[in-house]
Amino acid sequence: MQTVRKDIHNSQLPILCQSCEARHQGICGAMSAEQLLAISKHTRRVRREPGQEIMADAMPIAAYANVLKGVVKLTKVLEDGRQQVVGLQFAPDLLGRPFASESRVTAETASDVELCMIPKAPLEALMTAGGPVEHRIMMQALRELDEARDWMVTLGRKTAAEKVASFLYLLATHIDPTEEEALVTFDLPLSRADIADFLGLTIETVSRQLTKLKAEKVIEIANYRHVTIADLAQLRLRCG
Amino acid sequence: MQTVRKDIHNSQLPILCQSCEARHQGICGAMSAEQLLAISKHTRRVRREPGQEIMADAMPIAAYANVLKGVVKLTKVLEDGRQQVVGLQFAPDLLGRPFASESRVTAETASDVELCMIPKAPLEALMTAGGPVEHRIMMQALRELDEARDWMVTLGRKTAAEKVASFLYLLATHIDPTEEEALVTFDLPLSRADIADFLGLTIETVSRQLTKLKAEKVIEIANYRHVTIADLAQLRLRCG
DNA sequence: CGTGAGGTTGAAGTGGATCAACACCAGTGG
DNA sequence: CCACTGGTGTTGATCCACTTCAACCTCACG
Repeated sequence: MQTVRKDIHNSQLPILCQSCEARHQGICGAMSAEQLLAISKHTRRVRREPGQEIMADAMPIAAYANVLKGVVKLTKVLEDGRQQVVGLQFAPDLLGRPFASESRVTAETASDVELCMIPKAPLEALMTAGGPVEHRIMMQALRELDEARDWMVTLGRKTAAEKVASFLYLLATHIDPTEEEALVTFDLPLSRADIADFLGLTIETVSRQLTKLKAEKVIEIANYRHVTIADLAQLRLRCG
Repeated sequence: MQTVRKDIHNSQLPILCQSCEARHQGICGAMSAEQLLAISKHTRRVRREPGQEIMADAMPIAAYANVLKGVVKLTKVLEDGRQQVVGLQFAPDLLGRPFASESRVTAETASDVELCMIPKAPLEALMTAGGPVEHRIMMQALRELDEARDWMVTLGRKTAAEKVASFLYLLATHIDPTEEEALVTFDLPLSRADIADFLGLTIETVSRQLTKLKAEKVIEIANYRHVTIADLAQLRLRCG
């Protein structure tokens, strides 16, 4: 049902996970030169198209992955198929639940994504060694916890209009990791169905709220996916 | 508006935070004898009545606290007063956001609570020293993240009936930290208003769903607060 | 040019919110 | 002792925000 996987193999070459190291973000920034060199022997750079599964709920995890580019969505499903997106991962987040034998969520690429795959063993060795790597990973877990709790307020207490505004605001502030302030123009990395699953709404409601924001000149939309925030303050205001 | 605080000072005496250490749970279980002795000089055991604020959103944190008994609720509020309970902490959870200068949530006692207060500095020293203490705290953060994501599914995708059932099931499985399996009888640590804020519902809806569960012989309720799960399997089923 | 996936729009239905009345109980004070 | 009060919880009637159902649009692709 989804497009075919294409592992692009321009990936195997960089001895160091360059873009990861270059930015000095994510966990690589916490490693010493020797650690970096050691782990880089195991890492592998891969590219994924939208809609590819990276880790499955309740399946053993073979490897961690550093998000270098793009957006990965974390989802959970109920037995009857109802789905909830429980998190979005942007660069330079680390993907994979540390110290758990199996994942508790499904991770799937939402947009075109670049990953730096790191096998389980070497990274966990670095972690249990303690020091800056474990610390960095803990800081990410704590940040994700904060974000999850923020989102719980959105899910539990906001109206549909506020939810959609909050989602757009979240993207504006998170989609470009190099940018400090909110971006005013970007492509939606999620389909209407994914947005609905993130917000606890239906696709119809999401669509209606988006057209309402467009009609009221808060945003502009081109080609369904390309969004321009015309009035960021107004958007902020509508987040509730 | 709330009953007056009573810091019961049978607290100052125990040189070691006994019940904490005795159980070998929580962070104390990860400390060496020397560490335990060192930190116990700073800890203070306190008791709180329901409805007491322990940490306020956006306020500097002076101390961490280990929950020894009872339930603490973590809440967030929107500007206009809408409130969401974003987490419940049971024994032996550690309260307080590590490495943040200020809290991102409000922590309030839900039931009668016993805490082991630990000042910021000595605990953070133990953490940055690395090793088992930091690891233990990271494991708790990861567990809380898992729980937060589970709850996002409940908030985003479940019906009112399923939400209330899920809440009761959560209590049954978490309220007694010494018990392995689900408890069939317990006191609700939260008022109807708090339950509503936890589930993203109104108190009326919570009340109606509880009476419905009672009418259908899934649970029994005495004195508004005391719940007996008459049919745990049925309750489980109704969690969606 | 047909086919199908993704998105929009409209009309009708409904689950939960809102509004309102009342029950229950612990204080409190005459 | 009873009347009064306020906090908490229940129950009923009504309302509306969001869902559901259904038609249609758009566009990429074989």
